[in-house]
Amino acid sequence: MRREASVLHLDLDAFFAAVEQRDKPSLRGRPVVVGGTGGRGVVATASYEARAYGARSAMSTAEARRRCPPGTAFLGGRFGAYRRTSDVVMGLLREVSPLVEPVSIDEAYVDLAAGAGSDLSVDGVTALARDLKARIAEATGGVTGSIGIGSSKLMAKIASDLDKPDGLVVVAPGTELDVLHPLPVTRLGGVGPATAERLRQVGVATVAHLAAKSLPDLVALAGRAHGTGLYQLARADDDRPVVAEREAKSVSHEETFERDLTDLAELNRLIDSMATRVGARLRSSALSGRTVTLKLRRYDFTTITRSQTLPQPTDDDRQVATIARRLLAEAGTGGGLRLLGVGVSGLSQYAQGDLFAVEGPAPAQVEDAVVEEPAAPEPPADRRWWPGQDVVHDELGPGWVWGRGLGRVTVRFEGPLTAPGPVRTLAADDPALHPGDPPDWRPATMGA
DNA sequence: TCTGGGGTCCTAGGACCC
DNA sequence: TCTGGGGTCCTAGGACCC
Repeated sequence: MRREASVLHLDLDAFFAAVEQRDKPSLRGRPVVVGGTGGRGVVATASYEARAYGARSAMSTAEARRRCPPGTAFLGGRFGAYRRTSDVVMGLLREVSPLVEPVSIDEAYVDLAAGAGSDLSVDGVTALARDLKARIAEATGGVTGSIGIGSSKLMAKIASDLDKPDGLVVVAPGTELDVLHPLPVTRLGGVGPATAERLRQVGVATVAHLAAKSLPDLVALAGRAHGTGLYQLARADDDRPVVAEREAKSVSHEETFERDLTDLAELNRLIDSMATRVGARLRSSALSGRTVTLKLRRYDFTTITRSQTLPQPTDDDRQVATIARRLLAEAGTGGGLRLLGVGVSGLSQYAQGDLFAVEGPAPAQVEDAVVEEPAAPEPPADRRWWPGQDVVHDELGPGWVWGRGLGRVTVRFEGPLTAPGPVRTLAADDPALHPGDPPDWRPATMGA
């Protein structure tokens, strides 16, 4: 804990849904749910309008559909658009201080003490945060964020959660326990359903209750590391530094299928395509890893992992796929699989090419590495389109997909800088309709 | 039509080593 | 014929986060 409130936490409000409402004027003020839109999808983000009907993150999309009224937009994610908007926000944070720790695409810590000449008084950081919020909303086309500032990461994060959305809370140094102790323990990071239930059984519901427990009691309850962490957090004892760069520890790709799969040949093809994606990501980051992990989830949701560690790190698609295929053959597909995943961990920053340069090329591997994935068979026309997707029509201009089916696709022609636009239903194989890029939300005079 | 996808960290047992 | 004691690596699973 620091003597000054110099840790800032920013959390963008209902971020994915906010970007959708910015880019799709007809959805502003209306319930929007972003996430998986298939039968087994879950909600990633619900707009505040959708939350009013009970839609929540991590809820199955089917449940959200039951709760929300007709006309609610259920959209798949446009991660390119979210990434571009996030990059703009992270850039603004780095203007405040060079020490910025992105936690996720919509969340970051900023160490204000690392910024040059910052006034770290409560009034000073409050003014800084007000200005920052205004600049974020202006630069993102109206996406808002909630800011918390305190004497540690713990207090900053707690504070940003106290007044959502579009909030600003500064916890004055010395008042940490006044803020913390009345809160439910579930507001502490690291207290999920399992820990909360165990704490409840010993009469702990609030942080004040937690602070009354002894260290040995908490270690017995939650294990050494977690128990010690809880003991300290309950006292606002938190010295975790803001860390700008964190090295990746693993790279993985997994997929839940629309229906359970049993056919080994089909599953092996899926392993190959996942290994290709993982290998490409490893190579693009100049990483290799020694441990290949296969994850599978059976029809009954039981989940297992099987792994093998190699003597040398790899970033090779074929090698990853071969190991994962063998792990699957050993684990078996009995009863059907609803999910498969392929991952590589034990990473080192070590370019495979360097190894070849020293030891001479391994021809088979070099050839495999440049083999292109065979082109996927063209999907049926209406499967090309998904809800929320950016499209452009040769005559009607840019728009986005509302829905599809029965050989037709419904498109609303509008963009972030237009008024709500008209809806047209087109043939799904209309040759004038094409996938589009995320629209620019900035007026042309400001440039991109 | 229950339950995504990307991760991180921790624990625990067995193998192995000195 | 009675049982060491660390330390590290590997594997598997679980809790948790956004």
